[in-house]
Amino acid sequence: MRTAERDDESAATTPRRRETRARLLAAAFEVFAEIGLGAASVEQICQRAGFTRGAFYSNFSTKEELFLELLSQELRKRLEALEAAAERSMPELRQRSCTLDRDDLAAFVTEFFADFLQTGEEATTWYVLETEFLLLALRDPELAPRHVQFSVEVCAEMAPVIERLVGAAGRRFVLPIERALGILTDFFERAMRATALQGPDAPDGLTGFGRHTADLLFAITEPVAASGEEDAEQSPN
Amino acid sequence: MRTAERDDESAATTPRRRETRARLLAAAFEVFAEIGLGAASVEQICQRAGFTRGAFYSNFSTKEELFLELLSQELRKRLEALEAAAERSMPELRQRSCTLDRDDLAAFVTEFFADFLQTGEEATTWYVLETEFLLLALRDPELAPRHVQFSVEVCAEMAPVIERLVGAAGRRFVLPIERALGILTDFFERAMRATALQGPDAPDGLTGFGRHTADLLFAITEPVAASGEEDAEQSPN
DNA sequence: CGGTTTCGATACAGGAGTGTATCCGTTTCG
DNA sequence: CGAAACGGATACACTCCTGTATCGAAACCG
Repeated sequence: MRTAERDDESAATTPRRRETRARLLAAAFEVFAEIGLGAASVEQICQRAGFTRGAFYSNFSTKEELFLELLSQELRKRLEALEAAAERSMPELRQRSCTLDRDDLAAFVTEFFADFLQTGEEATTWYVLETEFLLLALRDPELAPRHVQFSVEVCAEMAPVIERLVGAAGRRFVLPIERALGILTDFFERAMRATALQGPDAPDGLTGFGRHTADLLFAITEPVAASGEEDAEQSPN
Repeated sequence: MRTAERDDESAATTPRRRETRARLLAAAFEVFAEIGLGAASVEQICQRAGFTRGAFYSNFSTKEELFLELLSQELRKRLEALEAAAERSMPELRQRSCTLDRDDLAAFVTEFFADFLQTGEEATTWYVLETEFLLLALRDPELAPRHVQFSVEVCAEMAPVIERLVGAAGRRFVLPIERALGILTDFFERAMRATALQGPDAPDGLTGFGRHTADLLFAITEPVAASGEEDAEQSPN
């Protein structure tokens, strides 16, 4: 009875099984990115992974189940990459915080995200997958709350990281962090979209994002140490 | 030879053919919205429209071709709806422009977009289709420039409308209109997403959009008649 | 070491969709 | 009115995918 074993969540899976799942997930990542969840067949995924469908149905019950698992796995990776990038750039930021003008900040943001994204390839793929998830949730009422929860979690995990970065720059938000994060992620999404559609040198791409974000940050944060230096809060781009 | 007639673009199509195309497009609109471009089969579309595949292949060569035609048709409708809504609300806006504070503007924006969107149902569907198009373009390098061009055109058509609205409110943008429109559409997309995922009363939905947009507009526009009244440009939300 | 699980491969029996070639009722127009 | 073109239906010959039932090798365990 193959189907009964799905219900023990915390079972200690054997190394072989883990490896199989991992390879299936990796293959699915590629196939979904290339042709989409709807167009991808279980067959194709297995083929790419070097398995037959037997392996698939022994590990997942549907394509969608696999997709959701893939999604949360990749999300975790991304969040860890963000935290790592923040960790890496914190010293420099703290050191330069007192002399940081608008242009410096723009350059810094650009550099930070270039670091975070590392291989633009993979970042683009992740963006495609996220969009696919949105689309799935837009259609399936069962999945909609899951997407919302997903976003909330991302926000909750990002908030302290971003706040620490802003803090390291000697500033703090003047509006609720969720709201600020909302705008930031909007900007980021726009940049990802431009990059994915028009290549890495798109006018609205990463460097544009850096400048806009810097403007935004000057507008929605204030210096925390009241040595009133920089406060030309208006006139963004 | 059925396939040869595709190349004369400006041919005067007969009423019957137009009707067939229209029904196929309408059916595709529903099917794509429900299950997605990738998952939809030509068969299903034809079935929904009450035709056989013969009719389809006599009118379109691929599913994607139909999708693109559908898209530009719907886009046109949307832009016209926007202009109509702007026309409708222009008098009231002009009349109240001198006494318009932040809350008034928020209410006005909310009301304006509620009017524009009319049936929330259809607006959501359109949002889904747009997302589908993005996803398609993200994968198909041939289509990517088309998506970009699409956005540029939308921006170009929206710009004068929005500028007239802002003008009617006695204000003008202090940054390039494309940039302002970018942020506005980001906000709008966020609201559409929240509405589509969480229903019309979502916290981040239309009313939230109204407030945020009002804050934004106060920040990125200035009164055009220099009777210096309202200029608490900071502290949004 | 031998018995048991485990887990992926294989075989099977469909189902559904594809694009094309052809057909035939309708419309059009001289 | 009748011939030609139109436009959708039908039939055909595929290809691809699905999910399940069964099998057998490898890993595990006492």
